[in-house]
Amino acid sequence: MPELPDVEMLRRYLEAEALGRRIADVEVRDKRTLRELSPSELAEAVDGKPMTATGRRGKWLFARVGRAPWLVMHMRMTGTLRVTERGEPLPPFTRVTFHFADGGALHFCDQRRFGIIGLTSDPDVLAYTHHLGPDALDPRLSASAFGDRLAKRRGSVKTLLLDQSLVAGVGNIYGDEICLAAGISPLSRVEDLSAEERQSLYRAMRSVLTTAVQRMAEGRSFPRGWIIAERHEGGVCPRCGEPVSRVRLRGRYSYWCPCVQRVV
DNA sequence: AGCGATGTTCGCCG
DNA sequence: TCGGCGAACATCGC
Repeated sequence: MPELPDVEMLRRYLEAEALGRRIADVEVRDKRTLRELSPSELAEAVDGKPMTATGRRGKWLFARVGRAPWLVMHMRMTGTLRVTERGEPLPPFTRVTFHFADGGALHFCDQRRFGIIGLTSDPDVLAYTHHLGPDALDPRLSASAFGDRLAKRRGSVKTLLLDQSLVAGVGNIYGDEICLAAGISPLSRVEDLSAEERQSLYRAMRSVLTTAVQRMAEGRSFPRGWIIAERHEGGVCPRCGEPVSRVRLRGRYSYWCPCVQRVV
């Protein structure tokens, strides 16, 4: 589920289905989801308050309750949200349920239980404590600002794209798509990139993520020419038809095409 | 049985 | 101090 485009879909879902609804009480079915926060602290912060705003930074999702604080959610690998109305059955893997006063409910569902629910006084505070860089689609993040941030770092391009302190929101899947769109191998070292190449990486990042959001993060509607559907054994490059290469980086696989992507 | 999966964090090593 | 790497977290499916 959870890279920037997917989390943006969840934010819109929250905005459409939960905004303005008053939370009557919270049901914590799995305490681990709250980490160090206790169920009573969560209840005290949200009970009786309406959801008044939504937000997102990178892969972090926010929902303001009343005037404060903000509910903070991270989906990690398998987290998702479901809003149900009175009488509907409980969705699978529901870890925490926010019951609305009108009989509906918002469920935080997470098979693998890596996901997190917390509280913060302000999304910027959360971003600071978690060392989050600017959101990858933040309009204020210009090509030159991105290039400057990148120029201060060393390491493989893919590793840097996934580093949430550089920019927040890119994960392993879209990271490969961005590298293909930029025509740069995921193994290239950022310290070897020219200023022009740093700019193509920026343009690729914005274009891939913007397109994914426009297509509702639905893989089926992604453009022909994208590599995401070919990230598997036997996959072929959508541009040249050659088999895709697979390389292990920091314990996870990157898929790329040596014909189309230059090793800098 | 073993491995891999959309994420993050922590410890160790150079 | 930074970057690379592997493990850990929990669970399911091939």
